[in-house]
Amino acid sequence: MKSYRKIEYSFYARTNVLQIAKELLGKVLVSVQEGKLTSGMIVECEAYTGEQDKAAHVYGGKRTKRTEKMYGDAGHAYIYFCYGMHHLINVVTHSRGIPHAVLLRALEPVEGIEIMMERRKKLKLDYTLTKGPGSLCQAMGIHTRQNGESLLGDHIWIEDQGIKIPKEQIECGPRVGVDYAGADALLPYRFWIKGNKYVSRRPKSKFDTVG
DNA sequence: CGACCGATCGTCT
DNA sequence: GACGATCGGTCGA
Repeated sequence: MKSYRKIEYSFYARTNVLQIAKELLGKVLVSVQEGKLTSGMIVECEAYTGEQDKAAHVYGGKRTKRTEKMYGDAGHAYIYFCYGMHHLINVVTHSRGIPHAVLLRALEPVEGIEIMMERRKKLKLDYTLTKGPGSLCQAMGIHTRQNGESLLGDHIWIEDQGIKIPKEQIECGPRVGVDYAGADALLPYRFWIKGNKYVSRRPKSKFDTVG
């Protein structure tokens, strides 16, 4: 098996979460749970820009038990339970006390596909295996018990496998499922790889462009 | 293929 | 007691 470079602390500890989100496209999320390794290339993600962001859990300085990990240091996972049945994973960025994060929304499977199919109870491989934030967590065995884990450790990390996504292949648009956020629901903070089959939904607008 | 809707439960008010 | 940063099934075109 080849050895790739694990993304280091300095990548996450930067201040521009929109830039970090764009750069995460093409990187590979790796998860080792109960000795089983699975991995997938990040093809879609969303940036959440802190306490001023009406779509973020921490809007208005809402520092609670649930959001506490978002306030922690960069390079950790913020994992929460949603809609009574799904686990969603965010990458925490910026610095302690500044709750920025990137929600991972879709992966293109790379390693451990049979393990992912088993967890997802799929008999046939199709694009729904790791499409959508809840689906990808289920496929990778990611659970709220890993909330707050370091992304520099041995269970969940992100690798640079040398895949470079050209700027013209990156599209952006409004974030999904945040209609309650008023004007902030329209901000183009969702990024995806153009045409990738694992992206969780078709673009809402043909006017989407990378700024 | 799009619109709709029920499932399901931890967290916060 | 209400409400989700969702998913998968169903229905109709």
